Amino acid sequence: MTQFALDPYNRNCPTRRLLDRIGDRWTVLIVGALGDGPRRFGEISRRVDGVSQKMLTQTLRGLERDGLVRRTVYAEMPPRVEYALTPVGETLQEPLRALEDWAREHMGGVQDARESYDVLAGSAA
Amino acid sequence: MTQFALDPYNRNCPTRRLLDRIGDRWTVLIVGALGDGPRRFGEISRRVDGVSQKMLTQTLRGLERDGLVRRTVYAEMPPRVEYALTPVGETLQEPLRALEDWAREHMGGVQDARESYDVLAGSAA
DNA sequence: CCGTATCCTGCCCGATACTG
DNA sequence: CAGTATCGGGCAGGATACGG
Repeated sequence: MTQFALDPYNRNCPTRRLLDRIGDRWTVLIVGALGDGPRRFGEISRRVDGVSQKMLTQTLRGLERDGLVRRTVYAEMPPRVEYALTPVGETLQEPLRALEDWAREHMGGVQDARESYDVLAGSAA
Repeated sequence: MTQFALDPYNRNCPTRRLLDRIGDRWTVLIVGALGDGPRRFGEISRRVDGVSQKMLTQTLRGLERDGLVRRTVYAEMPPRVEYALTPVGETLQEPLRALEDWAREHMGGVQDARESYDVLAGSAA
C-alpha cells in the first residue's frame, strides 16, 4: 500500500529531498558514468571532470545508502574498489539521461535567449 | 550544425551549467507548477510550498532569461503578473516530470535501503 | 590506490524592510 | 500584489594532509 500523498510540492514530503538528491549536479553525472558497467573510483574521478575526491566519495556513499549503487572491495594489492548501479539504480538512468539530452539539445537556443535578454536589460541601464 | 562536443562531463562545457539549472530543486517544482497553464506569482508561491519570495523571483528570472518562461505584466490595479512556459519550456516538462515520477515511485524502496544501511553502519560503531 | 578527517571559504538562501 | 535591496547564518564543497 502506497502513501496517500507523496507530493514533492509539500515542504516536508520525503520525495522533496529525494528529488534534491537525484537532481544534484554530481549525482546526474556519476550515475551516468556508471551507465556502461562497473567502474573503479579513479575511473569515475577522471570521467567526471572537476569533481573533488570529497564530493565523489560523499555522493557515492549517498547513492550506496539509497540502494542505487553497490560498492565492492577486492582484497588485492594495491586495493581495488568497484562501483556499479543496482537494478534500482539502473531505473534512474533513463530519466537522468533524458535530462542530459535535453541540455545538449537546447543549449544553443538557451544561449541565444540569454543574449537577447541581456541586451535588453543592458539597454535599460 | 551542432557543436562537436557538448559534453557535461567536461568541466567547462556550458551544458554542465545548464544541467545544474534545470536539475535545481526550485526549477523542477516551478516548471511543474506552470504545467497546467499560466500562473500568477502568488499562485506559484502557494503551490511550491516553502519557497521564499527571493528564490521564487530569482528562479523565475533565470528561467525567463533562458527563454523557458514568459512573463506578462497587466497594467491593472492592483498589478497582475503572469508566468507561462514558452514552447521550449514545455519541452522541459517531460524530463522533469519523469524525475518527479521516479522519486514518487521509488521513495519506499530508498527508505528501506537507508534503514538497512544505517543499521549496518551503526553496528560497526 | 582508496578513503577519511580537518580546516576554511564562498555563496546559497531565508528573513526583513521598503517601493510602485 | 509583485518586486528589489540588504544583511547574516549555515552549509556545501574545495584544498590539504594523513591512514590502510
